[in-house]
Amino acid sequence: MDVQEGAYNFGQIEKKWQEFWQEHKTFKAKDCDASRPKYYVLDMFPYPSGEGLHVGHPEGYTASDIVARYKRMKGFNVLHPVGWDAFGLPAEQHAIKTGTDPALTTAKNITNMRRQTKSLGFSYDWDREIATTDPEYYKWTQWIFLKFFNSYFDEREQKAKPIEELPVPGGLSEKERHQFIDDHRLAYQADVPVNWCPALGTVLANEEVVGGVSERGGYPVVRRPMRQWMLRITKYADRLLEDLAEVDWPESIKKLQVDWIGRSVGAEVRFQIDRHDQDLWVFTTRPDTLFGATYMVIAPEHPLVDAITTPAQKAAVQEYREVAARKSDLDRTDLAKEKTGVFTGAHAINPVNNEKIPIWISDYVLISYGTGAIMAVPAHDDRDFEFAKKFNLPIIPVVEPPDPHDAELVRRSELCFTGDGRAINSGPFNGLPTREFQEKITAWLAERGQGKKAVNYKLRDWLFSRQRYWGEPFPILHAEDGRVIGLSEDELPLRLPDVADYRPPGTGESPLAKATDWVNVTLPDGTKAQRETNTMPQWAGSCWYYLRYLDPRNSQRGWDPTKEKYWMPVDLYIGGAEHAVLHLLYSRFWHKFLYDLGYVSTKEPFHKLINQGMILGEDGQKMSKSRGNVVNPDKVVEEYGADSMRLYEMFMGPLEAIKPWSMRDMQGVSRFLQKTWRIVVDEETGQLAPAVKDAEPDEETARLLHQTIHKVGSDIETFGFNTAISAMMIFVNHLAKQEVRPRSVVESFILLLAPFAPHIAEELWQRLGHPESLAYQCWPRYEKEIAREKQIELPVQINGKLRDRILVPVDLEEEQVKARALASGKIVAALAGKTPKKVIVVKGKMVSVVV
RNA sequence: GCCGAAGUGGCGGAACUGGCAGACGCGCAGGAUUCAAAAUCCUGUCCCCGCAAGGGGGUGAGGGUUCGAUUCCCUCCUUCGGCACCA
Repeated sequence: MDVQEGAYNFGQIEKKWQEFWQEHKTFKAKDCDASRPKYYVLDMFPYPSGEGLHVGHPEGYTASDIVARYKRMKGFNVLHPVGWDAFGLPAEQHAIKTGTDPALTTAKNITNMRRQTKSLGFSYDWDREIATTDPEYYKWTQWIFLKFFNSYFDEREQKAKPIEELPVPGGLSEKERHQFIDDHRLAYQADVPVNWCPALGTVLANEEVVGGVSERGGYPVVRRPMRQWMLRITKYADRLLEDLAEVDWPESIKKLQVDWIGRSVGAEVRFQIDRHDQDLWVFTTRPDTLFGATYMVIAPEHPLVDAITTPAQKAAVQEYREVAARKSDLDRTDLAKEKTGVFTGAHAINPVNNEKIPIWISDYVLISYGTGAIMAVPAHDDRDFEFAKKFNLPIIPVVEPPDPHDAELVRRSELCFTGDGRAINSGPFNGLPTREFQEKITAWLAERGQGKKAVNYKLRDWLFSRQRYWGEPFPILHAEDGRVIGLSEDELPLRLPDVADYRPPGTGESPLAKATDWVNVTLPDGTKAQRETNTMPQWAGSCWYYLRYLDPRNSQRGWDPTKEKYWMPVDLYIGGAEHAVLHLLYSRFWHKFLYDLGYVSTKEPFHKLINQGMILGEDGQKMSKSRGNVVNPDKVVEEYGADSMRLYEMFMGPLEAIKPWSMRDMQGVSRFLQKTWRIVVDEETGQLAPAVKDAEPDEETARLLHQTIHKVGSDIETFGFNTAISAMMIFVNHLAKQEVRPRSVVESFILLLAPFAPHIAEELWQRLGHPESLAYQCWPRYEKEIAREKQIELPVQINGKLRDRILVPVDLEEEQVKARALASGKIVAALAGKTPKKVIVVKGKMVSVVV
């Protein structure tokens, strides 16, 4: 069968315009153009996987592209770049299995994903494309790492400074001096218990361990101390919290970050250990419950354990420690499990009342938080309560709950109360409300040198090294004499060596350790050194990529400061909520650090953040290969075209909602585009439809057009893309019925459609006689007067029930509206002679009669 | 367990600051066009009673505030996401 001459041939049209945009560099962003306001729209760049794009990617990318195209039409100088977060485990696993260089796998995957991305017609400035695996890119990742290595944190000014400015105490030996400096670097090495995954032959960050097994692969993970590189993100905890006030992010995401940082204010309190000269420091957020402390608990790994354990308890303590050490994180955090612990035989002396209380060890106290020791107040802490019940330890209530019933239960030690109340059993402090007590007692302790105010964070320093091949090498040398030396800038990039075997040696080292030619170097003074063989985690490259887009080909510096000042901050950042904490926290941290050193001009990198929701399979389940419900974007584009795909992704529902895919609904938006096509083009002839004429629009059409202009524009501004599309559908339905479709009206509409379905819009625009691309056409002007309805229908209610509708001129006086409502036949009938008590007229909305 | 988000027709969803619940799309039913089909167009489509006019019910459940509640408040249920002994 012949294809009709003028039918909507999306395949041809999309190819044509994609080539046009590429050839004309239509979307090239112009640096430092002072004549227009700038707008930086950023997508979370994808990992180039072998699977290629899935339909979740184009969701966020379409949304950001609509905004980018809309902003261009509104006169903004738009920066809309794309790139590849290309280091990562899958390519390395593939290399281990097949011996293929991950660089080759990655390049192949990028080629495929670039093709897919281009097929959707996103208005990226492709000249700025980057990949984190490119040595010209990771050169600067290494450069930033060296900045961390060569900086310290000035506590007084609360900012990073060059390490040369670190005040080093006098009288130190050369070795001590080095040690002191190394201990203050923002990138430092530490022996830390890490999550060692034997199956992957690597350590994992806490966040890569989910439920005791590796996030990728699901292999068991155990604790094991190893030398690791750490970044001092904890120094930035307060600033990372405070500056959340500056950004326009979803409240839920901010809250996740706040909780992740987990700042808690309380006191550190000193307990003397009975018959020892050492003290035991604890951290508590409830110093007001000190009188209720009936025992102490220290972590099994606590350094004082050996010193204080009595001979009688030695064996039991020793055994407990060994069992605890063997436990994985999963076992230790399993709440279903009962509390365990062993008495050390030692006692501590409570500074407020000189009571002697027993010291236990238990793994419910973590060595890595606070001081690794607590005072246990079972009456007012759930965990202590549970422990005390199990081991029959005394429970002394010291806070009286406001509720008398609760108060009685607490008095009988039957209820653990963790809220605020009034002090009891607390000597001279009895009767004080919780808050006031906390302040008083903290001051009281401080006066006596028994305590001080303290702040703790759940946030830990960032474990920054991985034992992998496919990551950025650390620009670090370990000299024979133990010195740790950072490479100089002109030695960057330090490239990954070629290796024959990508398998980890299994010693805990990375596969790089086997590249001995690369590892062993001779220093200028003739002594020998070894390269660091760990590599950086995948987060590293994504911590600063938004800066490289500003100046992607600069070989002299990471980015030009003038360009940085012009483009930053990112105005709109769209991506998945799975990065709510880690990526967004890490990159904020790097950004603040770069801000301290003067390399960036804004405190925060991302002003506005939107999370797109996940797209589920047609069965309402998460898409996965094993379920067989994965939708392939290539197929959809082939069958319906990129414009339909884009439109459908936006029409499914609110951007941020989780929603299931539906091929049937996909056809619905495809029909809408075909209808749009037929409004302009005569399918028989391929010429402009005869109904498209140079004519004045009738009043109704003009009104609807302007209402649509308003709706679509404001919906784009508020990311309500689904309702914008619905408004356009209403308009097209109207226009399709008109015998005359004024050219000016059709053109305005095409411009509205352009950000959503750019290929068809460009094609129709051209067919309407415009030789230029519409990418920089002015967004249609909204005329409020034209959009205004002349008559409106008002509902009339009696006692809240709808009884009639009246048609009135839009600006009719209130009294008149009232009169007309009461005069309506149905209302008269419904009132049945009763006199209304009250008549409420809500202007332009409704009339409510109360009887 | 704690924190967060959300529950609206057969389905995806809409409803601005408390003001006509169900826009728009899908599906379905009937009709037009066609030799027939696809495509397209028209009409209908929350539920119940009724031929109709009309009436009653209805936004997870129950209560409250209000002339009026999907929207605000309280209690509860369900689903999804995050955290998981952080003292």
